[in-house]
Amino acid sequence: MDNSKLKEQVRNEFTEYLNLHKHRKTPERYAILEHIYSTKGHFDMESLYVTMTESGFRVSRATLYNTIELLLDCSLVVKHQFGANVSQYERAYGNENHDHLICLNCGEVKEYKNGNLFTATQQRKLQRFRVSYYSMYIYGICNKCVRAKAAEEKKKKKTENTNIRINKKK
Amino acid sequence: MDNSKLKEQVRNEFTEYLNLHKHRKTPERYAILEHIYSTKGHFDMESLYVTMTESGFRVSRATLYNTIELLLDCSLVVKHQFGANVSQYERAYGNENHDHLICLNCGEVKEYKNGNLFTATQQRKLQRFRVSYYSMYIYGICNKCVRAKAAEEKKKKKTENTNIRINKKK
DNA sequence: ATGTATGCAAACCATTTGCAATGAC
DNA sequence: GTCATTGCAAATGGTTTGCATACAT
Repeated sequence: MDNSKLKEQVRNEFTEYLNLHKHRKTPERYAILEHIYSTKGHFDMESLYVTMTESGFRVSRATLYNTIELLLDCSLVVKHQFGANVSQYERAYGNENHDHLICLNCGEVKEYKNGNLFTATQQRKLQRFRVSYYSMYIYGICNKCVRAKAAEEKKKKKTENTNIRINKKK
Repeated sequence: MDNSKLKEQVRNEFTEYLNLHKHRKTPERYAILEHIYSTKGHFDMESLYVTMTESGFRVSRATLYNTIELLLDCSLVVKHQFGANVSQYERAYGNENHDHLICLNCGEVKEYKNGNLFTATQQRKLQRFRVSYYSMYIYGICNKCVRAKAAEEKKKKKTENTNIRINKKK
């Protein structure tokens, strides 16, 4: 797969999101996105900070945290908490839904490509891992929040219309 | 289902675990287990601390953290980190593997009984939830750690044998 | 020109740790 | 009696926050 094409697509999506929400298009934000989409596996904030600094782009941790929040909000990045105290993140595209084997002893996380756990091949792979329990985590927006957001948007639009009317009156 | 029977079974399992690992059988440990198996849903440390104190059993937070570690180790309790900064726990038995719908907006976690996500009924239920992404988290012991543990046990046994021989010589 | 975003340092808070006192063995 | 466990208080460390400065609009 062509990664530079993916990066461009993702950059466009981010721009669209920033525009829509009236957020500024700062160089930091694009640099962080670029960096994240140059890695494939999991990363945490510390490693992101270090690798960005090393590669010559200086950002503060505060900005990293701010920006990752935006990237989560527009679903370009996904967040995991496997049990250690640091949150892990990973890019959302070019790296689709996959499963995670998490060792309760050493904390190692192995990715596990895709889909149905219960095929023969997958079973064979799992043999080398002593499963204690599993859980499907499905992230999204609940019905209540979807409606709340819709209401908010509606209200915003109304206010904007009012403003326009006021401006016109002037 | 008979909960008092489950509690007894679980208590026995815990005793076995404590014996096997030469840990002491303190009243605190049993009270905590009892408390956890009187709840069905998720809980965090703060709520466990509060409800235990309110019900008249005073334990320190330190002991709660120590004990939950043991309960995780013997698989009587399961730990989740859904995205908030507090870890969530839940009892492992009488509450078998189920899925979780986690709202990225309000943080609410809904349990989702059992198994195959892709039946018609499940799909219908999911309609009210706007899915962003999902991930299967499979917890267990990796191959490396299984072998490491086995080696450790073996070594321990050897030492014990040596001790016995020494004792006999006396 | 305006006000959002950044960077720094301080604050926060769940969890961990150190240590004296307790109590299981 | 011994030493693991408890409880308290202090430390830790990832993440968040407050505020002055920089810069996107």
